[in-house]
Amino acid sequence: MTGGYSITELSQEFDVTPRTLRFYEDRGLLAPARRGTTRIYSDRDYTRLKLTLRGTRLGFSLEECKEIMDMYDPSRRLNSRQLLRLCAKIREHRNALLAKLRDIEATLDAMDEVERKCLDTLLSEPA
Amino acid sequence: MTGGYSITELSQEFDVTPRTLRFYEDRGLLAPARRGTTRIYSDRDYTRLKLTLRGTRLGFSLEECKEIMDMYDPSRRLNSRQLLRLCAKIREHRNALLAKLRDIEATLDAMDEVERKCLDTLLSEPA
DNA sequence: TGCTAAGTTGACGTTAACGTCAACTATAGA
DNA sequence: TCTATAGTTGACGTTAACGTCAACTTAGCA
Repeated sequence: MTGGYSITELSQEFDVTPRTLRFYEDRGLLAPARRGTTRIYSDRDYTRLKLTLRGTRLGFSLEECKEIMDMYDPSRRLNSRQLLRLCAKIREHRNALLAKLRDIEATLDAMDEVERKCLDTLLSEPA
Repeated sequence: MTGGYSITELSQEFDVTPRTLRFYEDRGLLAPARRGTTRIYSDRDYTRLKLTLRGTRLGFSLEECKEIMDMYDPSRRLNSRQLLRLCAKIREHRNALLAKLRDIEATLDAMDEVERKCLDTLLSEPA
């Protein structure tokens, strides 16, 4: 336990604005406790925020991030049917990620080639 | 040479709407020739579209895609200063891609663990 | 207890990336 | 030559993901 984070603490930690954290709460991605009216973010909020930002960096929508995190949530007890559905979802998400991975590798390869040509030209040129 | 693609041919090939292609042209990503008023897309347009879609899938903006493609354009002759700038840009983009790659790997690892727990629970349960 | 800094809730604004008409125009085949 | 089909140009609409006030309220501390 950390005693919780204030909204500015958490926003500075992840380099986002407080507005973003309130917006994420509005969309159901975060669910901070309250002391009076003031928000107190838990470790759970911390990791959900981390996952959310990781997801958006990869081009997933907030809605998709929420869906994934809600399914993966370890605090929920799932029955067999739900567990099977979760496994299916995982495969789906994994495939999406692997597709992105291939996109990245293709781009990296292309960049390597451009760089090589670039250096070749530089080295074969007069000073 | 392929003789060029019509707007619907190209849009169907990549599963986007004609509107998207016109929009990309407006933003300087594509530059189709014209027969009368009708657009004719070249192989260059084809590959620029492919790269654009690949970029957006990875979360890059159209502006970033354009910047990268314009720099990498092999039809331009660059002097040493420009070549060095290009090399620097390549390193920059490569770092961005490697960061995304790490994000993906972290997510894949997390998903593997959830799946493992998921299967464990399923297998240890009564029918 | 009074003040400053931090936090809160609306409400409206903004930007990117298209979608969706509407109103023409051009082109190819019968 | 006529007509159906594909294409064109505006212009306005939409959605996601926040930004930006404004107007209060709260909380810690000298």
